[in-house]
Amino acid sequence: MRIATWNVNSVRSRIDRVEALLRRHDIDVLAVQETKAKDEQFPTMGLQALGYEVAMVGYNQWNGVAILSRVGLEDVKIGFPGMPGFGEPEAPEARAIGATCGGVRVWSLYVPNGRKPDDPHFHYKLRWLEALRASTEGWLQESPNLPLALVGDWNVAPFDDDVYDMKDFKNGTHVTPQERAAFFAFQDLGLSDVARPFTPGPDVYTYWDYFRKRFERNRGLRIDFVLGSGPFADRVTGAFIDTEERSGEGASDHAPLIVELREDQ
DNA sequence: ATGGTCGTTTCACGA
Repeated sequence: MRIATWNVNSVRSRIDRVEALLRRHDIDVLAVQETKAKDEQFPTMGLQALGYEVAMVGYNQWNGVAILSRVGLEDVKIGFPGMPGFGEPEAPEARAIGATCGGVRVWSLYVPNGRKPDDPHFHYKLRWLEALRASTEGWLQESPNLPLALVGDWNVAPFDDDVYDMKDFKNGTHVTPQERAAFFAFQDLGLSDVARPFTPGPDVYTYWDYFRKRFERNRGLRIDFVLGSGPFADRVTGAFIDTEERSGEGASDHAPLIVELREDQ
């Protein structure tokens, strides 16, 4: 079973690349972020023709997440209790959608960017991550044996090696102690970065800014992660970043991350 | 400190 995550940066402008990715890598479940599409705008027809069910949520040009699955799509949830604004109109801000696919609980996450460390959005980001942590703790207690994966664009670079040059982030987000602590709190719950052992650094990234030929110079960030619970991590047999997907005309600024799971025994 | 390039509900803003 192959589970992948990709910040697609507009699913409408890149649906051909999405479908090609699914075919190229034989992906069973794809978590998508930054769809920038309302539900009625989501290009589902070709995906359904390929055998995928689609669960999505989005309402504006910045956010929007989805899960595409050809191994079942059950118990879909939009957002999570405790998330800032949960339950208000448009409040999930289309940043989190969860579903059980082929016996695995998958959450597609688009963690708030934070903008600047002194911006209100930065505090919103920290509150959002803490709310996710608290919800995750509850999910693990309720279903300790259900493989759980929190996947997506975390907008946090946990280690200095995950940033092309720390000097460029002196007053920036993604690398602050608060963000890193919020990220590592998921490790304390027993989740782990299941892809890193198969994609060792340094200079291994999942995102490269469109500016200044950052991809061509491999000046990127590692901010997309698959964090798996114990029962999930135990089944991981491999992982890779499809760096090639970031190249050429019409690429997203993120590369897909693909994880291979052994079948349940 | 600023800029560079994308995508969108575009001559503005978020990433």
